Amino acid sequence: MSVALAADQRLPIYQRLKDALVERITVGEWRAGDLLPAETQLAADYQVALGTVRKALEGLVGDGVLERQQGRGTYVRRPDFGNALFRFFRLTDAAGTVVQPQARILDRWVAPAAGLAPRLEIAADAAVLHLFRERTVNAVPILVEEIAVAADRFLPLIELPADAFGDLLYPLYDQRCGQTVVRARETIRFGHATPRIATALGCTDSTPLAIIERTAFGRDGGVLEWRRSFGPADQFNYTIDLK
Amino acid sequence: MSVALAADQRLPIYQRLKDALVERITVGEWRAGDLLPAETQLAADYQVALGTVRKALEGLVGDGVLERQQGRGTYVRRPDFGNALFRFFRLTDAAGTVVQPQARILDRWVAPAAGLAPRLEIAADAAVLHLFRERTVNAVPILVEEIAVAADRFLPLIELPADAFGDLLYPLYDQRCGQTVVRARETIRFGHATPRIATALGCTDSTPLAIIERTAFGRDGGVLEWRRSFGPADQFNYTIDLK
DNA sequence: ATCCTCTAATCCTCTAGAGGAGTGGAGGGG
DNA sequence: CCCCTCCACTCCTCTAGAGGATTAGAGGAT
Repeated sequence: MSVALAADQRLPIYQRLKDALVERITVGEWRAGDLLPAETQLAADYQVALGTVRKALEGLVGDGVLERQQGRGTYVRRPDFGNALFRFFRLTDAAGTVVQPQARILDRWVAPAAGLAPRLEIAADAAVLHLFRERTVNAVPILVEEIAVAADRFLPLIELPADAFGDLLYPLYDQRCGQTVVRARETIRFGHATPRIATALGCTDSTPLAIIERTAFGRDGGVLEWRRSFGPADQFNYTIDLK
Repeated sequence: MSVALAADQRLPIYQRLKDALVERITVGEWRAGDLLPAETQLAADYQVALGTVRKALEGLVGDGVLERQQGRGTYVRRPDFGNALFRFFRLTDAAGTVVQPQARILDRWVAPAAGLAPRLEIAADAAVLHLFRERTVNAVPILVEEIAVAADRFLPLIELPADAFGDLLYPLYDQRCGQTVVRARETIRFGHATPRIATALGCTDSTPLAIIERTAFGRDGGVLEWRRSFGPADQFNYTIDLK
């Protein structure tokens, strides 16, 4: 196979090659976990030197898009958002082992975006799928979440049985809807419960809460999901490394 | 000048070169902001190919140790912890512009490490310099901090006049004591004020607080400083990008 | 069935060098 | 004095290729 590097001729070749490879991943030609052609093959395909291919591939490794392993090959990285959110709460049992929380969909509906339009970067009259979800450990609710996604991108989720959602949403987005979350931005603050949140959490309106707002972005940089999570502040515990 | 790459012969040359360069920075031969020799010069000094030097230098750029600029040279990066902590609080005035908070030393004393020994990675009977510090905006206290450092590494600070500390400690550490903070780990949680904290913040004991514990590390990976900051929870507001 | 050796494929390390592009200062013209 | 051109120096891009390390699988020996 032979491929031409289009794009802006003023950009360096390795940059255009990076863009070309990301594009092929974005359109789904290669999916998470897939093996890319060998670097020698890519060099031949794109008619560039091996060193240039390596520079592009190493750049994509640095960007978190690819993984390379000597003797095996170059793979599309599987984004691991597993339980990133739960770094924020103490989820160890009495023995000190980490506990995987369970998820349950409490409510689900579709409505116009309205006030959520700017957060999801869609039109105000576009349909939005809302999920109201609780997360429990040993049947004790520790977090409730309001989740909003553009309905047209997540059509399969509207009809999916509530008990088929599983504990993690991002693998579901990936498998059922072809939408891969690669980046997210979170804002943390402290506040108080609304009656609805208090009921779901089994606490009072005056209980202090940690509130986490998350915007999740897809491979193309667009917003995939917006969610707001509420949990008891006294269980909040978050560690981060700076620089 | 000609230099030999000692270290474990089994490691790749570029890795040993990285180690050698970091070592020369650690011992103070090059300080923050200093210009390194040109890559051609380094290649001649260490008797390796230019590409190998570049791989080492690019690695150190990735590690945040160096900065390179085409046409200028390679420089030791100036760590910019400026007001990293203040990402955690809303510090914009009514007009929306960012406000630089002022710092004031409220108290200072030296005592044996005791319970702080493990946090500072020093002996229990080693001397620790304690600082009790407030940070204000428009004379309103928004944060108080308990700071602890190993006294023997920060001798100049024991006698320094309290009004000579300035608003930022890390540049002071660097300039007065030759200790450079390059990395930090923070843990955020929710709690309530002790009487002493409440007095300093001008609030009551029951006021909800955001508590930030920070351990700051030096170039050699050792602990330089441990601090705990307290601020009103209702002003807490923190944004982070994930992966 | 298990273990071993061999082999092909892959990425990693390292070398060598040509040409390009950005920076900053020296020197000259106005 | 100011502006411009030129130039030395720097890092950046790209090429070309040799040899090594690691992996996974095929095939044979036990």
